[in-house]
Amino acid sequence: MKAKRIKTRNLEESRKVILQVAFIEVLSKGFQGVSIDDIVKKSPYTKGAFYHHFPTKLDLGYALVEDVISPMIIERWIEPLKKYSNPIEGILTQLQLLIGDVDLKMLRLGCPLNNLVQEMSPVDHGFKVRLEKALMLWVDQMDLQLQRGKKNGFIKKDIKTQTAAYFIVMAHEGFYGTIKGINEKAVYEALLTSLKIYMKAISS
Amino acid sequence: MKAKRIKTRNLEESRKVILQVAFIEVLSKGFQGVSIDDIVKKSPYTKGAFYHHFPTKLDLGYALVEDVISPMIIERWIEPLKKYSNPIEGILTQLQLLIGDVDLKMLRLGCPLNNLVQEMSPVDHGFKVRLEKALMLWVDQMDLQLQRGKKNGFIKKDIKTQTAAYFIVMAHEGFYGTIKGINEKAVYEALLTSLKIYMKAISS
DNA sequence: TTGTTTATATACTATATAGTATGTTAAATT
DNA sequence: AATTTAACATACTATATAGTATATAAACAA
Repeated sequence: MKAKRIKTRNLEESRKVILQVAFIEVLSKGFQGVSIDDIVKKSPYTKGAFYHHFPTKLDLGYALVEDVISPMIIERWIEPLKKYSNPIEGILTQLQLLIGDVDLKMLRLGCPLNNLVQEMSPVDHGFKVRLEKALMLWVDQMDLQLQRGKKNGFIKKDIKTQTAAYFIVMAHEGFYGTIKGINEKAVYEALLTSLKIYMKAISS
Repeated sequence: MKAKRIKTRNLEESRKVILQVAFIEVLSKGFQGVSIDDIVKKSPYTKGAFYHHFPTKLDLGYALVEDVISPMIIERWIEPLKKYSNPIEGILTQLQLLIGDVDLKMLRLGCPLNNLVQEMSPVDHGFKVRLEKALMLWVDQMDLQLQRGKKNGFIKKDIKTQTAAYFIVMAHEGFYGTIKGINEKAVYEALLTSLKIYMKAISS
């Protein structure tokens, strides 16, 4: 069978490509630190294409939160937990996989969500509402997983799963924030060791 | 006795005033988000005075880290602990005082140090080294306090105080990061409740 | 008192950057 | 096949902003 005809013009495709380029650029330079020209230069398209997709720079930022970062959180930090009857096991495993085993050079860039929260939440309301929604998605989904673990008898009855969910997400963000400032393995070890102590204390 | 002659020109004084104005502006808009003109407009001086003190915008940023933020950390998060024979008590008290009792409107601006780390560490090397130094000052001083607590018998022998110090600072940063995104009391309550669980687990 | 230094002011410049106007051609529609 | 639509390209504009050149006068030294 002949290879599927590759369209030289493809709205969905080019949008994805631009978003992907922008994601990397914003991750490394911050939203305000990156220019449209930067993004265009690193993508196979030109300014015309960019503005065909995104009426303003802010619209690009919003799309990054909604279409790139939010799904990524679910995929990386929530979905994998569903394989474990004890979600706490899953959380510690993902921590090792997504942080412990990752090169410090990568971690130095921080967490895409946390970066944007810090930079843009106080500055632009459109960002604020979308970032809050993304964070709450993370917290809520984490909460659901912990509830499941509680039902399965892995978490003490008197522990509020929502409180624990907030704290776990907070610890993630705290780690990503700190590793950007102190780029050393010791930071990860402190996170893992201490979170294990906390996890053990809430486990039954 | 006559009031001390007030000089209309005073290098130290004007520098302090400019730094204070810049501190607030940067806290609310970010370093890249604030312009020299913004700062000058909100201060009683003009651009000439500004550039007399700070050759470049980066120099202003560096001065903020070294001369404003670092002392503030010591003063707010370390010095108060010295009054307590059990530093863990002190930490929880300061948490209540400096976060729990503070208006959410203020907390929304985040932590001055954390904000700059997130925004500037990956972007500018001069910032990076100064921010790392400030963070390590915090961690090291926290470590010293915990060591004291350990000697006084409040912390388990098998707990590494440095690991705990990293984690406590990380939790602070995580809180400040999260509260910027989710501006709700529940976030603080989760921090306090969960840190208490952790603190209890490392206490003897 | 006079001269020098320096803290502060004013007016200007060069550049980066978000956004626009308009053109071009691949692909869909008829 | 002819026509229309829209995915992209190119060239331009307006503005914000870091930084500079130059002027002025308060404080200080002699």
